Order: sequence, then C-alpha cells, then structure tokens
Amino acid sequence: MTGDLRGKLGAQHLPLRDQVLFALRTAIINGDYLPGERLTEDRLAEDFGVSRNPVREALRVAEAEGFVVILPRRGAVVASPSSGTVADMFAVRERLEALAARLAAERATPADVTALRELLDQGHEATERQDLRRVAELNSALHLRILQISGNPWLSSITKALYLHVQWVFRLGAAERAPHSWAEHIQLVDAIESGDGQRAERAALAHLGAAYAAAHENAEGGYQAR
Amino acid sequence: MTGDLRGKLGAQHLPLRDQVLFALRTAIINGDYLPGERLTEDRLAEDFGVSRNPVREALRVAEAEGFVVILPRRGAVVASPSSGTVADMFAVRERLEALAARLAAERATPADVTALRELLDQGHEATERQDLRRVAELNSALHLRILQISGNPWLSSITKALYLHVQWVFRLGAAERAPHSWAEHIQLVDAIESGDGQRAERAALAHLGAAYAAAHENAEGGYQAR
DNA sequence: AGATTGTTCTTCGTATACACTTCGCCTGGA
DNA sequence: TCCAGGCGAAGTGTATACGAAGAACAATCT
Repeated sequence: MTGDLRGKLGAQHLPLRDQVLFALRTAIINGDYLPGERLTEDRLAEDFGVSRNPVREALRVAEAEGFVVILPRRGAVVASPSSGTVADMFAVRERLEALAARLAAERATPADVTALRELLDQGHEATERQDLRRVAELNSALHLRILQISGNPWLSSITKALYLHVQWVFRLGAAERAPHSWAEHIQLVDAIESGDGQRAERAALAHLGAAYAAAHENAEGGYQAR
Repeated sequence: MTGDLRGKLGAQHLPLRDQVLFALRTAIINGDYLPGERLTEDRLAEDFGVSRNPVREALRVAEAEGFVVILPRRGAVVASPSSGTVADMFAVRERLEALAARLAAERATPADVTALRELLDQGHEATERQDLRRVAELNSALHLRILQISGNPWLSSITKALYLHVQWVFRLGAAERAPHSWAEHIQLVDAIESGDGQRAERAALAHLGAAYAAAHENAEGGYQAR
C-alpha cells in the first residue's frame, strides 16, 4: 500500500509530474496498486511526497495511457485489464509488431543486427542461469530495439505503450514467460538480418501467436476484476 | 462487494480540463494555433476563460497525444508534423484500419451495415451538393463507425488518435480530399457486409493507399516546419 | 421497513505565492 | 560597430489554501 513507495522524489531535475507518472506506472505494473484500487489524490501525493498538482497532472496522463480510469467527481481507480481486452491488445500488437519487424528487416544496419544478436546471447545466458527477471528485461529490450530500428516514431511510441500494458498483464498473471520464446526470437532476428521483410513479418506473427497463447493461459484467473 | 450499480447521472457534465483539451485539440487541428507557436499557460487560460490548472492538465494530455511538445521550464509549443512522419502515420494506419475492416466484416450486424450505408448515402448526397465540409465530417464518421463495429477498444482508441493527426495534416495541407474516395468507401462497406474479412482488408488497404497519395501531395509545402 | 435528510470525503476549479530558469534587452567597453 | 555580461521580465514548477458541488454513507423520521 503506502509504505514502500514513499521516497524523496523531490530532489531531481526532471519535473515532478514526470517522476510521479513514472512511479505511478511502475507501481501499477508491479501490482503495488491493484486493479480496482482507489487512488485518491491526497493519498498519492503523500505516497510520493509531493503536492497534489503534480499528482493530478500525472493522473491525467496515466488515464490517457489507460492505466487508470477517472470517474468524474469520483476520482481515479486503477484500470482492470480484463481477459477480453488482452485478446484485443494482442490482435493490435500482432499487426504493429509485424510491421515493425518488416521495417526493421528493410532498414537494419549491420550494427543493428550485431546489437540484436548481443541481446540474444545475453538472453540465452540469462535463461541458462534461470534468471527469469533478467530474461524478461532482455525480452523487452529486444522488442524495443526492433521498434527503434524500424525507424517509425509513431509505430514505436504506440507499440511501446501497448507493450507496457502487456507487461502489466504478465505480472498480474504471475509467472514470466518461459525460455522457449528465445527460439522464436532467434528466428526473428535471423529474418531481420536477411533483409526479407515478408519473412520477418511471418516470424513476428509466429512469435506473437505463441506469446498470446502463454498470456492467455496466465490471464485465466491470475487476477480478479472489480 | 464494491457496489457496481454505477448511476450515470454525473457522467454528462464534463470537467473543464476535458473541455479545454477538446478546444485545444480543435484549435490546433483547425490551424488556429500553428505549428511551432508558443502556448503559454496564461494565454491559454485567458483564451478559454479558465485558470491555469485545467490548462496544465489539458496540456499534459495533449502532449501525450502528440499535439504539443513540452520543453521543461520553457513551456509548450504546438507540434510540427513533418512530411516524414506523415508517411509513418499512414504506414501504421494502414495496418490498423485493415485490421479494423477485417474485424468489422466478421462482426457487423445487419443494423451496423444499415448504419454504414446510411452514412454512404449522406456522403454521396453531400458530395453532389459540393459541401466539402460535410463530406469530410461524414468521411470521419464512417471510419469511426467501422472502428466501433470492430469491437476492439484498443484498436479503436489508438486509431482514433492517429486519425485526428491525419485530419490535422489534411487541414494544414489545405484542400480536403476529393469526392472520388466515396467509390472506395462503397467497396469497403460492401466487403464488410459480405462478411469476408480478407476482402474487407484488401478494400481498406486500397482506400488507405489512395488516401495516402492524396495526403502526400497536399503535404508537400502545405505548411512550414518551424 | 422505506424514504428523507445530514454528514463527510473527495474531487474540481480558483487564486495566490514564490523559487528558479530562460530569454531578451540594455549598457558599457573594446 | 560589435560583443560581453549583467539585469530584469516572463513564465514554468510546485506548494498551499479555500470554496463549491457531487457521491457515498449514516442517521433520522414517518
């Protein structure tokens, strides 16, 4: 609840509202604030050690991003990703990541490919070490990197936002996705390296399909709505 | 046990910040505030007749939506859509609207189709009357309706946001797109009615391709960056 | 009980204050 | 004339206080 997040955010150069937004997003994704939980401005202000104004501004953005729902005159509650919308998210993500893969394949420089392989290696190693947390990090890093290589800022920002929500669902649904996804990742990077957009798209779709299946399993009863 | 019988009486009055956001978006899209123009909080507050707080909250959301850029400690300026990002926008939009068309085809009820045909008729009529403004409205309405029929809230909200930006570019680039697009629309609605997702996707892609060509022409020199 | 009326919590908007940055202007010196 | 550097205005970032109105809940009355 209120305990562990109380830090002194008030000393940096970044605007407070951004720090609050970041902390809020993180707390929601990590499950420190659970779906349906009421978020009063005063409480958040106290949790983060700031005044209400930065909190309000952060809340509006969090609403725009879909992490909270604001009911007029009644305040904000943490949004509830229902298993219905998980399917919807993946349907969109599938298309977007397929496009990203294609663009990445068409535009990747040798240096880009090297960077991807590097992530792949680290991921493989972390998998051997059973360091699931690190595996998840590297998984994100790989996807984000591909997005960046795609060179399309719109695609990138939209997909990133979606990706955060996916992670949220994963966390709530407990276990991170297992090691076998790295085989798919290798396929994907191979395709990108080949420069064959079509093939990269297919690899992305295959990967997303598998990821969805996993997410769907986890989503069943991993959290309760309301 | 949290009571779920939400009365919806309070939902009609929208908060000032939302009205400000709406007005701000509209003003930017209409070109009342031009790209690069400085938006000081005091000025906006005065323009809209409210205090700084609602303005600030609206600005944060407008930033998240990509209509303004906020430079820390220096304030907000209207964002500048460069012709590079127009291509990027359409690349994404193509994928999203194709998905929307497919889902709509798979899920449309007869009533949905009737509603689409109604819009088509009105559009045709407005075109005859040379009422370009109304044509543009109906064009939006049609796309938005298809999004709604798709039944995927993520897809819907993301694409809507993108759509606003497209309109922005169109306005800045002067002339609305011409009458011939209605032929494509008819193809699209026919495809949706048929229930053939594949065909609906193809129709959407064809339409988007043509729209992009038009947008691209307009974008050349229709406005100046910075 | 069932309806009505308070009471309280909270949001929403306004207003004000102030530290601190940024920027443009101005002045003085080369 | 041109540059340097100082000075002050403008504007953001943040905090705080306050009043109004809505919603939820409790208490009270018929």
